[in-house]
Amino acid sequence: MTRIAPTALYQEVAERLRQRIFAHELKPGDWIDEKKLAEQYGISRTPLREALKVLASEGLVDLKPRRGCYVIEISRQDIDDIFPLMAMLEGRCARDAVRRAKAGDIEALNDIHERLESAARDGRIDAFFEANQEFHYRIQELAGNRRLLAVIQDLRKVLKLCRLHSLSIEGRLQQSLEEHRAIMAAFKAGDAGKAEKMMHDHLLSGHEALLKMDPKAA
Amino acid sequence: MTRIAPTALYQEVAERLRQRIFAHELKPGDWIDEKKLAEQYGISRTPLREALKVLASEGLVDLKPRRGCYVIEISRQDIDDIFPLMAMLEGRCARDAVRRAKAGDIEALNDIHERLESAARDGRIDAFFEANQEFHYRIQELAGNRRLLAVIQDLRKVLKLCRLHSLSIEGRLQQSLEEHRAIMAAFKAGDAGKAEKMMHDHLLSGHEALLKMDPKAA
DNA sequence: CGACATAATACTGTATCCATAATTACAGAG
DNA sequence: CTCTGTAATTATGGATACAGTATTATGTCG
Repeated sequence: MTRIAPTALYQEVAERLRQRIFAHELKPGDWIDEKKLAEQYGISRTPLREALKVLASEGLVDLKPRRGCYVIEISRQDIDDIFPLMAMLEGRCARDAVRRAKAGDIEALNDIHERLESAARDGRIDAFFEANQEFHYRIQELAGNRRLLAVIQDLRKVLKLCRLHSLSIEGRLQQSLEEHRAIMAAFKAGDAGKAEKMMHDHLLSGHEALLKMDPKAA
Repeated sequence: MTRIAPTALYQEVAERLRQRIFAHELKPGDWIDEKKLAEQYGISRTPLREALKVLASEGLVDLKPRRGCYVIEISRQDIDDIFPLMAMLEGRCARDAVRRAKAGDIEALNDIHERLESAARDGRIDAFFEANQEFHYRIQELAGNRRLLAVIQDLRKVLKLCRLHSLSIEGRLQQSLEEHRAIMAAFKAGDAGKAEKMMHDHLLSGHEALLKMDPKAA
């Protein structure tokens, strides 16, 4: 395996596994066969096992002693726990971001928002999803709290385990867009309190949309 | 070592290392010598390295590729990032806890608070610290959000790296006690909003006290 | 005397090997 | 025919051996 970056093998393996888990190539509940994966990647089990330890710490897999490694299954309880938490955290980000944002920052944020608008016009869900992710991430960066950002990103990883994202619901994309407009407006107006509330409600709204898709489990 | 629980060796090693780090037997910035530690524990490097991967994910150590493992050094920036975040999170816990608490829960919480009072009267700082931890933890449990609890506990681990806790400041113990009384009162009154604010301010107050000890760095 | 280059040493990272525990299948008995 | 116990197979956990790279020290040249 040719390795350009000075990153350890277990890190690359962890990243590849993350991608496979997010892509649902490895589905929740699936058993992870160490031996098979190791020869698939052409490596030994050692770095693979180290990678699994990392993923377990991230909450993506469940490492049962002497019983193997399984992709985590997200529960309804998890969904109900995480979304309100994310609403609070991302709301806080929005508030802090408004206070710290320079004019150029808001312009850059608006550029991302415009890509969201354009993706919505063309009905390109993937592009919308992409711009959406970037919009949120940029706000988290603007908030300037590295720990807050890290916590949010960790939780987002877990949420990625839900196979379907709520954008596929008819009407949700438009609703999400409206909510983003309100957030963007609050940024332009420099209204931190409003930005916090809009972002907070935006997340809760996403929660509701997700539950509407699959009311009992996730 | 008789092992009843089916816990893997790397987990036990991780726990022992955590304790040594919290006890500042392994100080921030210290290099962790894999070979020496392994023979110290009478184990091979394999489970030790796996333990280090876990600690790295928890943010307790820094794993630099090809350069070894170092105990993390907490920065002033980290302190300033984490405390406001904890204030928000624990504040939220207090709010949710008040809403969900049954009469018996509040009684149990009050018992812990009484131990805090008694420890304060006798000037037993360690007992105070202990009861304080338990008081906060119990509230987090009462809030009933497992993810919220996990996030808080993770951040608290990092905060434990600060050698001195602010209670050793003259007057801080009394102030902390007063704040706890206010929180306890809000619980008894069933005032969720007040509990949230009191808990929030309690954390910020702890932040200030810590900065007063060591204004520039941590 | 100082700086740079080269060599030696030591530690990290990876692979292979061994032991132990768990699961499954098969056989025997009720 | 079913249930239980034992044996065999397989996978996980841990140890050891090996390779590659980084760091440091020493020697030579400027």
